Amino acid sequence: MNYRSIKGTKDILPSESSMWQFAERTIRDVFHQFNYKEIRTPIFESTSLFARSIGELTDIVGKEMYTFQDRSGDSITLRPEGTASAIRAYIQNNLGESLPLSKVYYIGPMFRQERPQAGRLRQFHQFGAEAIGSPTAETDVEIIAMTIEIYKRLGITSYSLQINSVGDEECRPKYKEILRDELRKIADQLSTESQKRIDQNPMRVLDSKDENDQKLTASMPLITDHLNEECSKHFERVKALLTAYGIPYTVNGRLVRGLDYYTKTAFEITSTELGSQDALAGGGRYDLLVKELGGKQTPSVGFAAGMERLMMILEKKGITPPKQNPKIFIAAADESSREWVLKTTMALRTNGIASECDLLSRSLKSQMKEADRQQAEFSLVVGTMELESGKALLKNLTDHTQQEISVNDIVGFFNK
RNA sequence: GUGGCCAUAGUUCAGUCGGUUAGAACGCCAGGUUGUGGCCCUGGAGGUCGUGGGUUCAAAUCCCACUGGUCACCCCA
Repeated sequence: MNYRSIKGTKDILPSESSMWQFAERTIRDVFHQFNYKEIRTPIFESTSLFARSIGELTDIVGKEMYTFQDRSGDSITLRPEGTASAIRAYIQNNLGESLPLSKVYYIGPMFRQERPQAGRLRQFHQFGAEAIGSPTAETDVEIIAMTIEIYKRLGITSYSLQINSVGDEECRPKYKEILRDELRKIADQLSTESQKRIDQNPMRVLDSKDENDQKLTASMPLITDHLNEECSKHFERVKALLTAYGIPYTVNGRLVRGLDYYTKTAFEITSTELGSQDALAGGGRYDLLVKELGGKQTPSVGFAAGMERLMMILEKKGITPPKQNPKIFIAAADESSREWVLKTTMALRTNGIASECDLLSRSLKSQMKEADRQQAEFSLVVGTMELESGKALLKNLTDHTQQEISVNDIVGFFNK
């Protein structure tokens, strides 16, 4: 085998694509019902856009981006997530000037150069949405409710929602200092990873998977106890609305998102049906990002979710997409009838009826086998005899019944 | 980036203590008295045993390296 797809990339084969289309269709339906409109941005942007928005110190920017120089020497990066591009487009196209609130969604490939494992690829696919221009808790909850609705709509029940508030530019720095002081007292007992984070991102230490770290930090102060009045009120409102909407959640004061731009609400949806990479979706509020990227102060909320992880669950649950099988397979009983079969198949197709016939000059038996393999609903055998009499037997391949139909009005028969 | 496990037909796998023509199932192709699929029967095609070294009279089998896959860590969707 000479060529293989690049490590961490995968082909979505014809046998799988109908499942993807089924999921994508459902996702788009939900987005449209919540009145979010699609935004399609380029899959590469200036490296600095991502560095600025996601955060220089995050793992994504620090070691996972696909970055290269184009021929003019500009530094280009394949998008590692969708929000930065959406916000860039929002600012560049002055979307905020014509509407107070922009509700957009996206769906497409993202790129991160990590070691592949279950539920993690280097080219993977995300869908997500952004509500740009609203400070209200109602908007946070709309985003969360919409995310949940997508999974419900797809028949997935094995998920749980965790929420937190990560504060704002006023209360978070204060809390971080308090936490840092606490962490420094036990720094020598923490894992090396956590020790490194004390200075740069102390809240990550609380989110550590290391059991010993968890024990050591069990009684540490949580951000939820150090929110200022505005953040606290916002958080209470989010919780009250979730309850009002009947959406179960748990508050996890240790939840931190991997991107720097989040403020106030952060949430994550995890599934027990996945492996170690169990996050189905994550999101939250980012009130400072638009301004950070050169726009006006524009409070916003959004989320992103992984397609591959969703597909893993759909497959595991045995959820099957609608079949894309032909309505009818027309078989030629002899050589002289082949041209008629081709013409008629073509006529059915151009009249909106999915149909198939043999292109390989195969025997009648092989053609029938093919009709079966394609799971065609009907088969029709046509030879000189049928063309002379104008009548042929239409066979229902599911219940094995047959009926005589007029050969010259097949299109009419299926279109009625 | 680090570590564990794995690599034999298209696919899933078997292959004894190293031993001579490397097997099965499914899939694919062709037939089963000359015009009807699914089940069944018969036959057929299809493998540099991941690659390169080494040990040996002899390697799919033992050893080493590399490549790829996979799972986990890290991190995240």
